[in-house]
Amino acid sequence: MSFDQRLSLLLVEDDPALGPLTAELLSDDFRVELATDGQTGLRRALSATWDVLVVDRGLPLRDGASLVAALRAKGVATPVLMLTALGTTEDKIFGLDAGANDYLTKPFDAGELVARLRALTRTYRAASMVLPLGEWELDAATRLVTSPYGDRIPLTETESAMLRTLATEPQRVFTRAELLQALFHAEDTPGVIDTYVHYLRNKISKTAVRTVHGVGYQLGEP
Amino acid sequence: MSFDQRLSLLLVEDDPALGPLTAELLSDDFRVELATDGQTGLRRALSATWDVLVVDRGLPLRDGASLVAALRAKGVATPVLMLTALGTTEDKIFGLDAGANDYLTKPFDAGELVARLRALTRTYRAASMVLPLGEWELDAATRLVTSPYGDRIPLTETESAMLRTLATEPQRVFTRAELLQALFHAEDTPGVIDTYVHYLRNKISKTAVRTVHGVGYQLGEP
DNA sequence: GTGGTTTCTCAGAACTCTCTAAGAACTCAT
DNA sequence: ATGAGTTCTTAGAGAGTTCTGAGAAACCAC
Repeated sequence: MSFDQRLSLLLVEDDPALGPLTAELLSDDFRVELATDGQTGLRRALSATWDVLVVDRGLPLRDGASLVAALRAKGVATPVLMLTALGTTEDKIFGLDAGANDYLTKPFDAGELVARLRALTRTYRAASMVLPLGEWELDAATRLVTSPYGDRIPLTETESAMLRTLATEPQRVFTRAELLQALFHAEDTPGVIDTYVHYLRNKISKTAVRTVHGVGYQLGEP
Repeated sequence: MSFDQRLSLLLVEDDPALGPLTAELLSDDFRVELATDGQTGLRRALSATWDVLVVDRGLPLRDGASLVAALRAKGVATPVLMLTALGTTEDKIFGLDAGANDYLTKPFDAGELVARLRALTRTYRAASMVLPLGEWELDAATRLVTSPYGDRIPLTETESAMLRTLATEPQRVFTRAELLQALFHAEDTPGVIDTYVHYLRNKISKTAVRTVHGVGYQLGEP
């Protein structure tokens, strides 16, 4: 169980030639999973947390635009690049308005696809990457948590990653399975999560992470 | 005096014909300001907070890509759509890697431009199930009741479920049998309901649940 | 290699939640 | 005012969940 720096990408493409080819093409920069129909694609999109989705417009069982619309209706904000053979402006507008963030028509240039995906997944932070945690803050680069009084607490990489994950959506309650997926890309041994929550509470404060009994964990107030 | 709902957009475009035309085109959906060279564009981009920028690639005084790179270097994360006459894939990749979020080549379709800008500025609100309870509210996911003063009271799953059930029809009086059915799919031991009503009143307030003698319970005023 | 750190597993302890049960307090029609 | 019915309150046992610490394994820098 170890870190994979690549971002996770769900590719939904039914073409038996283009699908694996595109997956291969993207595998340098992304951890790619391939789904070959809209139904499966939607299920996989919902069953894990992805950094970005690439969705073909014309898909069996469920249309790409409908897939994206369904995701958006559920409040999933993951960036989506829609891929399609249909090239008219109306198609593009329809796809974008369904909830896609970008739209690329086939045949596309491999370099452009990767560049657009980079643009979609890129996040900007002033100077060093510092996330506010209520009164506290976490510098992701140095992995130092700073208290309002100026105390600085060093975190390990996993501890920092967990705190960052929780901080991405402070309101949300993350299940053990979700955290396990986000931190380790694993599905078994959810007990690790408890242990790291324990570490964080020891290092920062008892209330840094809130337990929602029977559900999971949520960012608390340090 | 009324609030201008439109999003703010800074258009940086030097073409004396295309600039005002595009500004006009976008003015239905955006509050547009036009800058006609890269230097001025960068200054205006930094001197205010914009919802989105549209930047031409070829600009006098400072190139569009350099403008965006400068913004990004300062940690400005505003979405940028780059507009250009140069259409090669290398140009697109260069523009995107400079920090643009989207790239459109001239001549572009007005509808597509607007659709892409909508996609860039769109934000998804996670469908957080928050029910209003008079002055108070209950977040179903975190099971936290928030008072008008900001106090947050954690509920257990059953307490939260009961409050949610009562809140579905605030006017209605629920019999014990109905609540029992809704919460436990049970028919016996209606005494549990009383107990949980008691818990809710303890945690929130005496008046959170109203008793209708001989009938059942109703949502009260916390 | 060696020593130090970090990561992961595990199992018992501690805790929370749920639901029952039973007496006390209340309500209301007579 | 009385009593039958209804509601409130409290305590506690059982099931399940979470916490915690200790040790083994992996990793890393020297």
